[in-house]
Amino acid sequence: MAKDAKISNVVIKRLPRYRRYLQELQKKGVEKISSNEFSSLIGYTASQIRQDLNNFGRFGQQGYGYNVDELYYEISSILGLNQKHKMIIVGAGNLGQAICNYTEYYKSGFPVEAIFEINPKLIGMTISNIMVLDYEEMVEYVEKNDIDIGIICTTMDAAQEVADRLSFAGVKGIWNFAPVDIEVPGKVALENVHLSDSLHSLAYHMSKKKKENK
Amino acid sequence: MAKDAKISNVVIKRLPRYRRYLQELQKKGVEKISSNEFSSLIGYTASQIRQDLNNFGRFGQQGYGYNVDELYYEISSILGLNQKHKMIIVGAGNLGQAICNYTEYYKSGFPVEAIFEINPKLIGMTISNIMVLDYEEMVEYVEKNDIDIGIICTTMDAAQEVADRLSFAGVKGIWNFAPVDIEVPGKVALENVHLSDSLHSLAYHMSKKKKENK
DNA sequence: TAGATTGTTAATCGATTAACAATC
DNA sequence: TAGATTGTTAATCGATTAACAATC
Repeated sequence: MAKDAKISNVVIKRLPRYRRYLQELQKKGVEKISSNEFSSLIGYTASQIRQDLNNFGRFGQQGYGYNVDELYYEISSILGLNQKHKMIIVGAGNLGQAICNYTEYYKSGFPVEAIFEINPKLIGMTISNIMVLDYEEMVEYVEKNDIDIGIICTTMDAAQEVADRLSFAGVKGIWNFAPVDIEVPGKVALENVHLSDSLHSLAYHMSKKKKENK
Repeated sequence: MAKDAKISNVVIKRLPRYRRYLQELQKKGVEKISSNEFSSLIGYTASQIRQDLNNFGRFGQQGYGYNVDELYYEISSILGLNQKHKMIIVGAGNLGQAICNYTEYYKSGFPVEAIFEINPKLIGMTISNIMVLDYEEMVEYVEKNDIDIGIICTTMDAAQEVADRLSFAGVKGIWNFAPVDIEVPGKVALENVHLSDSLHSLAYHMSKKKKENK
């Protein structure tokens, strides 16, 4: 409630990483960590760590550092991970099936409730205990079951139509795996995972290193 | 060969996006595009587009703009997409299987040659015509078959050991899907896809929008 | 209290945008 | 040639790093 400025997206993108390292520290039973120790672990400067955290509050203590458990809790809370996010997947192809299982694995608060498909051959199947339902029923399902997140695992041609329908149905966020940039209303959060873009930037770095070694 | 300064990674990350939009333009039969027209399409400023491209060469023509075909070719070339990149997947779990099929779909120069597994039950199977081989044979296979890219689809515990072995075997790049930060030698390119981080930043934006609407 | 380490302000660095001369 | 639009330099903006006073 106190601090409420617009926080840069580069900061947000670092938060899950902080959280992952704190989780590791917790596992190891580490109780406290200074920004300097954290720096040599995570690879950001101590200054940046302190700056980042101070966007959200004063979590440390002078002369002591940060309490690992507390900071982990705070970051989880900032990210909104202390509440459940019900998800559905659209598209029961290979990627949709994989995400279904993958997020099962990471089901810490992100349950997959159903998968929607347009292909009649797949409708009625179950994938790791998740029902594959008819795409036509999606809007009704989202409304009735308070679905928070729609995961788009369709072809690029279908992606925008699916996004429109998900937004209309009232999801709060869309996780897009289709290799295309989609448009969503301002009230809907959007996160893209462009796997081919990622692979292509890997290819760039590979060919650059190749040249360097010549 | 002319321009050879160190190019910022934020620029590299935009290149695959430029390429995607140029591909779309090609499909539509568009012949030329000005930085201004491109700007309103892709959402970057015209200035940024020109700056970005001029890191690599002079691809435009004053008074005309950019030739779509030519620019598409140039960017593909910069990314190293005009050569084949042989890949293997490590880990035949759900994610490995999905990536296998997915990159099949995007097989434009990135063929998956084999999948490696430690679980004897899976060894010997085929996944969309790709053999699942014994992880113990991986190093030899990479050397003999000139594999360029190793895709890590293992658990986080195994990821670093796999990365070490891939690097030793001589891959040029590693595409890491395990939810952990791995270390690689300087000569190996590394690209991470941290799906859980992506999901968590989506959760942040969702809870932020929720607060705004209150 | 003295030592350590944060929170925060100030300085630097890098990336984006604006402006315009060069040129097709 | 005149108009359009690039390539590139200069100005601005934002993000990172450095420094240090506040404080546990």
